Amino acid sequence: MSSESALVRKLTAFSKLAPQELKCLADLQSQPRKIGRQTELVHEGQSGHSAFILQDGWAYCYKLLRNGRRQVINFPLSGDFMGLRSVLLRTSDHSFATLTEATVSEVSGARMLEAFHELPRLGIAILWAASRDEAMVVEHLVDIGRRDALERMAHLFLELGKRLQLIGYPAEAGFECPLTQEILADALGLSIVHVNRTLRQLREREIITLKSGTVVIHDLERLGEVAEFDNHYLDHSSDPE
Amino acid sequence: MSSESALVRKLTAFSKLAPQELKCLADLQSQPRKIGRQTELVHEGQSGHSAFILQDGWAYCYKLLRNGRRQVINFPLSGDFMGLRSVLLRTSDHSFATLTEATVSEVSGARMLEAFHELPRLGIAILWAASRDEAMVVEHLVDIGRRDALERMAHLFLELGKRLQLIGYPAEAGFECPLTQEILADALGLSIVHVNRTLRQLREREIITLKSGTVVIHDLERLGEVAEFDNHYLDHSSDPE
DNA sequence: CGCTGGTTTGAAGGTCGTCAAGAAGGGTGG
DNA sequence: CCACCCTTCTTGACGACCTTCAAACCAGCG
Repeated sequence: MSSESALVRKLTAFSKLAPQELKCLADLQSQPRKIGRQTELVHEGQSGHSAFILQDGWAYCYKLLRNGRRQVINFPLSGDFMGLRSVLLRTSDHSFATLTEATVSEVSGARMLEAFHELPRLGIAILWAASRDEAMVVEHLVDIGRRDALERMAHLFLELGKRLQLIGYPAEAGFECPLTQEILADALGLSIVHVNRTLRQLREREIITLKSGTVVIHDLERLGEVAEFDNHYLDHSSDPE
Repeated sequence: MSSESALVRKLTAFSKLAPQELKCLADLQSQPRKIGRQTELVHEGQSGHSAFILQDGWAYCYKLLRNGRRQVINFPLSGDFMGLRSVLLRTSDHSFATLTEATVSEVSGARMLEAFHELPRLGIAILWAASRDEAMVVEHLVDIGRRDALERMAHLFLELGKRLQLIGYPAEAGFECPLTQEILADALGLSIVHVNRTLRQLREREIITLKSGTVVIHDLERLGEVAEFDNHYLDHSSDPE
């Protein structure tokens, strides 16, 4: 068992955790489970389900519309919760599924609430992390509502890169990224064809290249300019105490 | 002092509150303050700010881009928190302002966290409410990403109507709604001109009419069809205990 | 009565979606 | 090792939705 899970590393950025709190976290993550690729964990509308902590691999949260359209809400990375919010609501407001093979820890809703009661300080830390995720969804909303395809795409890759770096992956010059153009389209509110055209633009302008599951960043500075990136919504490393 | 604030009414839908918890809520809302129209309460990037409980009037949460573009995140109504999430993050990830005259209760971040520590059950209830708000933001994201102008507009008005009903306003046949076409545009990710055309469509199809600050619903059923409305993300009235 | 903020409308153009079809990979089985 | 399949990617043509620009209109208000 690794003494430092991705989740623990993330939460310690918020506040130093007491031994008891660390033990509780270890407990919640004691039974990691391997999940195959393209597997749905929770379906929208499902009730009484668990929350999941993603340990490794790629996943995505999404909603489906009647006519088959799909919107991807976000891409959780190692150490991120999935369905935490839905534990409080009676039913899940969205679905989530794995993209690649992944390992996750399942935490029942009841167990989750119990932990919140017993260790409120830990609860606050987890909610701090959840707040950051929420801020990302808001940023995503702005992206889709008020930025064009090129800006959106640039923003997504920049954000993914930064987040990967925050959890310890060296992503300065590029990173592995198993997102197909189809799922990119559903994340960015575009058509597959237009995603393709936009990626070509980014490639031709020598900003980034996405090829066979790998993003290569050619020009980080221009990427940031195109994306109008403002990373203060990701970077809250301060300890408020 | 009204014995039943909008917030209290909302939270009791989640679970029965103990006298101590009710007292704390009354305490948090003991100093309501009147704010003029078009007044910014918190600006994006501001730190060390408070959370606000909206008691009355209309407000909106938004983000600004460098080139002046704006995206409205949501419209809080009576009993809703503003900036609750930002209390946990070091700085606010978005701005919010009043639209009409409004009365709000300001709660300092420290006081808020204190209340969470002292009365965790109350904290959970507040977070339940926050989760519902978050689900609305997600729905908004889907709206902008995967629905066309007519569907988005229909969805927004239907959602506002339902929410107003949930807090006790009779909005079945219509409701007061001080949203200008400009702010509708920024909420829906459209241009002002297109908002105008879309409203005309809704009017000509005799679905809804927005005129001089009032929405009149002509055909609720067709409104729901156009919006593909699925209200289970608003309607979590169950008591989990 | 003129100003201001909001609404309405037309015309022109751009971004993006749809349709369609071919190319390129990656995996499987013969 | 190659043939075959399937998924994913790529590209062109065309059209729709939506934006921008511009101007007129309307209502409230000093």
